[in-house]
Amino acid sequence: MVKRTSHKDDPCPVARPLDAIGDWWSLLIIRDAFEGSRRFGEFQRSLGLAKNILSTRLRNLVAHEIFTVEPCADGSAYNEYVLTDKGRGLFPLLVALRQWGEEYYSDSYQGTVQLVDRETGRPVRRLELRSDDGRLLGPDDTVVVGH
Amino acid sequence: MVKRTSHKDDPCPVARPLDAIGDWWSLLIIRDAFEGSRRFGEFQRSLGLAKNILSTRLRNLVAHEIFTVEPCADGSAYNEYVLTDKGRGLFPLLVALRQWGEEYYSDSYQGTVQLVDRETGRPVRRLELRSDDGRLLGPDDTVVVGH
DNA sequence: CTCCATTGGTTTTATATTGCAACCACCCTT
DNA sequence: AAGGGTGGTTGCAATATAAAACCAATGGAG
Repeated sequence: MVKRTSHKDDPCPVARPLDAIGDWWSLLIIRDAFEGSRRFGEFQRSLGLAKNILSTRLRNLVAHEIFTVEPCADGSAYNEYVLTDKGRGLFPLLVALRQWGEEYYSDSYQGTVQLVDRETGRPVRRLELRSDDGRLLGPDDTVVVGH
Repeated sequence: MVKRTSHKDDPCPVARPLDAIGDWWSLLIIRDAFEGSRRFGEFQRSLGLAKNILSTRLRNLVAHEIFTVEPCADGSAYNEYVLTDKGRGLFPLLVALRQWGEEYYSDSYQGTVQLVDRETGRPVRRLELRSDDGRLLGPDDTVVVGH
């Protein structure tokens, strides 16, 4: 859908997924899906984007196996878009984006939107990256090898 | 830089950061920065993108306080782009993207590019989201409140 | 069963962004 | 002062995006 020139053949695993989710709307669509949206109209109303764009994005996401199209669960003959395992695998990414956004872009409505543990209702911790022996790791504690 | 219509005023903390990092190149620039790139030319050579695009992106990233422009450390009168705290805060997001990419887009060069613990040289664990009392949480164990 | 609103799109057209290439200014070396 | 590398900016053509109109198939009300 986008004429990618260079970074499709970038061997780095950071670069290749961008073909699937690297645009403005796709992540928001996926976020909505995590919050329960399934139908075309739900996404459209929630996001307020043009229908042709939504159409294109959904097609792309389905092509990348992030969504599957399935007959609507509640009888009606329409379709619904449901996250695949691969799609649900994006959960940490969404959380990372959300936490970063909470930290740096929450003016005034601070804390009004929050990710909480469903069981206890309490806010979750920050995402943690750990070594295989359990130490917490930051940006300077890691290296990329084989690049 | 982009005529954002709707999702700028989306109160969700997932949506607002997209103005800063929601395009194809910005994340790759930031990735390179985490791996040590600092100068205009380094980014350009590494990514192979047009100079005007890189220029625009860097300006945008600086405007969003993800990079600062500083006089080059090694004497030469040029500038270098260095990550701010806010920029380094994107580390988990990059890791999330990388791990997802490793899992779903690694054909053949499986394992050739890896994020490892600098100290031990061993691959890191997957990112973990935990409740405040330490339980591991998945997509279905959390809710967004106040939305 | 007929009308009408809703859903789920596609097509058309205008506008904004992208990417390439050329250009330019500045510093550094010779 | 000539030449090469660095760090950009400025056209211009191609491409993607957005808004709006259009349309076909459903679903519901009477």
